[in-house]
Amino acid sequence: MTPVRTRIAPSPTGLDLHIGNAYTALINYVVAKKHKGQFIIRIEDTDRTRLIEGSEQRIVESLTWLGIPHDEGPDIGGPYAPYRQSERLGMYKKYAEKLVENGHAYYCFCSSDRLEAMRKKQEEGHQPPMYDGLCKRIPHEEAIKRIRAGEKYVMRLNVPDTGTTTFHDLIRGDISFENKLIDDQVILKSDGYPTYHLGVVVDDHEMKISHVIRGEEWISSTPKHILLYQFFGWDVPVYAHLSVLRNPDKSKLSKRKNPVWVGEYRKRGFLKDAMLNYLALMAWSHPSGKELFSVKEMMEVFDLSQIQTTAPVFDQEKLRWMNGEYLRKIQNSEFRIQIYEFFKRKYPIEMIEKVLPLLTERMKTLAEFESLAGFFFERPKEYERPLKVTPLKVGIEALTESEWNHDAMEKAIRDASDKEGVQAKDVFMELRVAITGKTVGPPLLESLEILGKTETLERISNW
RNA sequence: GGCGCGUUCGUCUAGAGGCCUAGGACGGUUGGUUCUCAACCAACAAAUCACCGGUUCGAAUCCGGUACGCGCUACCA
Repeated sequence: MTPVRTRIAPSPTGLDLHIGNAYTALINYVVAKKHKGQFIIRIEDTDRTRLIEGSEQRIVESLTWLGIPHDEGPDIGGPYAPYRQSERLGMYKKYAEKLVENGHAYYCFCSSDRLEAMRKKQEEGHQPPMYDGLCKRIPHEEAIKRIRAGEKYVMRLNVPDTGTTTFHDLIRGDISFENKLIDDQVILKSDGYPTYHLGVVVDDHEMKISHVIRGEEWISSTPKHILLYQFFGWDVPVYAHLSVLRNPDKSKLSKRKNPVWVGEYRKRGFLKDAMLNYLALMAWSHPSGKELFSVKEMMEVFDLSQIQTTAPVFDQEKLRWMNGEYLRKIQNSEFRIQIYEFFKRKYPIEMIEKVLPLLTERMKTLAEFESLAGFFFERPKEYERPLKVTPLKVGIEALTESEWNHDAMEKAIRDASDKEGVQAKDVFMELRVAITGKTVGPPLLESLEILGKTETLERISNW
């Protein structure tokens, strides 16, 4: 059996790893590792106009943060290096020329103006916008002459105009396209870079990729890739097109409507295990029906053919719930380090340690620590609402007299409330607002134990 | 417009002809617990399985059509 090798092929054209890419990466990784194979990162940086500085590093970094390690890639190399398409240019040109030799590709000298005019005309005539094949009729010798003379050119795929091209998709079954509707796609651009189509096919073959698992937006261009494999005489890999993640309005997940960068979620205090678990639930479910599971558990039972074909909506709300579940699962010792690092060591770790037990079941993200526990570190600058002085006075008096432990304080407050004829819960609430500035937060008495009598009384002494 | 892919509670999904008066999870509502908020427990609401037709003794499940959504239609990926 041929070894299983999968890959993700991101373009460094975004600020970070897109959540959709993270999803694709997860599935690719799981498939590879389930079969003891390799997972590879290949950077498809052939669009020089859209490159973003630092994008590649952040993509790799985010993947590492998520805990999806790669066996080969631009940063660590591997047996099929380089893993950056911009460093493999010679190869594409060589292969494209081979295609020309066999009549499966041709040189094209059309200007973008002509192409534009052509498309406009086609559109007006309700014709599908496709290259009209003008340069296909240029004799080979003449084309060579023009190139030698320094004329700019691209190479186009010579798609047969009869027949159909079919491929099998592991998730969706057989999919066919009529050749006459497939465009003579540019495969090598005038700047010498390949387009995606040539790039993927050549590299996937060269890198011995066994399974091409990518987003469904590629279904329409897959027949071009199949044709390329056929023209080169290469074996076609296994295809599986994953559903794309969507915004709540069902459009393709986009930064306009959702945070889409992995780093963004990290910054908001999401845990990588929760992210991975949630992503795993997109278009797939654990056979046992459980919702909370690790990547390792997923690997044991995962089967590509069980993936749903419907494009799922990425639901922030459920992710938050799941993150809360994971937060409560992690050990306190690790939790406090996470908080410590998350807030860039802004809060002393000893204090975090003391306070954390009161907060674990109240937090859904690491970031929420601040709004929930900020008062431990800083006196309130403002109050969420005006205070009711009567019950507050009762509370202050009770606390002033009380010994500083939970039971004593509780008894003091309840006794004083009874005596003064006010509701104990009102007293608790006014004390809470006066001391923390907020109406919601961790249990009051436990918090006061940590805060200490001196600090507490100082906060309320002005009333 | 053309081509392609899809369509089960608001959302993620279970479901592979009888086990489905369609199950679970998130979210929602109500109640319990409680010093607030959570957490926890209990309960409830929520899908005429997009629609129409066909196959079958029987269809969410198979077939056909329609509608709707999404994707692609670049010297972007």
